[in-house]
Order: sequence, then C-alpha cells, then structure tokens
Amino acid sequence: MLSGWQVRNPKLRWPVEIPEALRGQTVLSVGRRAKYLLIEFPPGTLIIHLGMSGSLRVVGADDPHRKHDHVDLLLESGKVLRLNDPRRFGCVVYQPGEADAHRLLHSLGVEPLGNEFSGQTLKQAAKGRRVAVKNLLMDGRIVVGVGNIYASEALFLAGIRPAIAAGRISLRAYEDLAQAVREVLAYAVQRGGTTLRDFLNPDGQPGYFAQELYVYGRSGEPCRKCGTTIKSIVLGGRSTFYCPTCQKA
DNA sequence: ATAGTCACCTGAGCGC
DNA sequence: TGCGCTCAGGTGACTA
Repeated sequence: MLSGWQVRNPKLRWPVEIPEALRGQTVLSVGRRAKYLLIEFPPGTLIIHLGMSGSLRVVGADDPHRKHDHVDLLLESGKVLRLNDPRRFGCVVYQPGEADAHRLLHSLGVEPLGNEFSGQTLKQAAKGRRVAVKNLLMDGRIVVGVGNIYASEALFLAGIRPAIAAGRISLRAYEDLAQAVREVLAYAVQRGGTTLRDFLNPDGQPGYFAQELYVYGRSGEPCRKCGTTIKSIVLGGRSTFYCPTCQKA
C-alpha cells in the first residue's frame, strides 16, 4: 500500500507525476515494458524509467536521503522505495487505466527476449529503409531494450557492419543479428548490466565488466577475435564501434 | 514517412 | 589544487 510520497526534485526528464488518487492504494502488480517499470494500482499505473543512471532501493523510513535521491514512495510497511538518479534522465509518470495507453508505451516495439522477436521482425521493419542497421536496431518502435553499447556488441557478434543500410541486409543476416541481440542482452542481465565510469547496479556493485565487451569503447585496440584494430564512427549522434575484419556484411 | 540532429543532465577525465 | 572543456548515455522532440 502506498501511504504517501515525497518528491524532493520533480524535475526529471518529465515533471514527476503522482496523483492524489494513489494515496492509500494497494499495489496490484509490478511489471515491466521495455525499460519502463510499471507499478499498477487500482486507478492506474506509475511508470518509472531509470534513464541511464537511476536506481531504486528499499530503505528504512528514517534513512537520511543522499544526493540525487529525488523521489520517495512511502510504503505501508514503513519502508521507503527511493529513486536516486544523478543524471535525471529517468521519469516517474502516471497513466490512469490501461498503462499501455500512455504515449511513452503505446508505440513500443517487441521485447527482444520474447517470442515475437526474430530475424523476420527486423527484416520486415527494414524493408525499403536506408537508415543504418545500427539505428534500426536501436529504434524502440521496432524492438526495445537495445541501447548504444549492446547495439555495437550485437552487430559484432553477428558479423554485420553498423553503417550498412538496413534495407540491404538479408533475412539470414537478420536472423544472426536477432540471435546476437538475445545473447548479448541475456548475458548482460545475468552479469548485472554494464558498468562504465560511475555507473553501478542497484547493489552499488559494478556489473558486466567493460573488459568483457568485444568492441564498445575499444577504438584503436585489437579485436579480441582477430586482432584487427577496432574502428569507431558516429551514427545517429552516437559513438559506434566495430571490427573491420569480423564485420564484413 | 524517413533520416538526421538536438536536447536534457551530471560527473569523470583531461589539459593547463 | 582548481578550473574549464568535452564526452557519455536513453529517447523524445524537432528540423529538413
């Protein structure tokens, strides 16, 4: 039961939105869609995103707040579900009724670890598209969950050059890519995410060590498979890494 | 409709 | 030691 809340800084990616209607309401379910956490109450759903630096922790009621602890959800048990987000790229918003109706959720693509995601999904979406395959892979309207780091990693595993026009890639190659996406994400989840710089997982521990990455952030270093120097380019305003030898397609 | 760019924000890392 | 600059990420908004 949500007995109350405290918003110290409402200025996240969008203004923090917790309606009075939720006071005293019981949590019906906790779920997830793409990178959005969904906390369902009878009147509607709180939609929480951690951006890239956010974390949620359960702390004691009198635990002093620290820097960047922006939102507290006060639970009936006396515990507090506390959102910390240094970069403030996250959000806490609300959708009455059906959560999927929210503008942030309604046009999202398929889940990468679900059954609907396949090479066929990508091939279909890529039809006639000239955009770089990496950008297609990161387009949340097609498939969700593939961020900048894992996009480079998956393309490496599939042997596909990031800048190739999406529409020119074969179904066969897309099947390899879909499989690579599943492998990369499943492994990253198992390892607790990727740690770069100051980013830590919710336990405050570093996750998937950067030294396990094949290409991301390794510009100028030797490919772990063939020794060729890893190259970097910019696609969609994001740094992109690949091995010129292992990625020929 | 599609493709490309910009913006948001903070802390780390760098050169001086 | 301290300052100022650049960069990174997720993803919606905006411009051609």
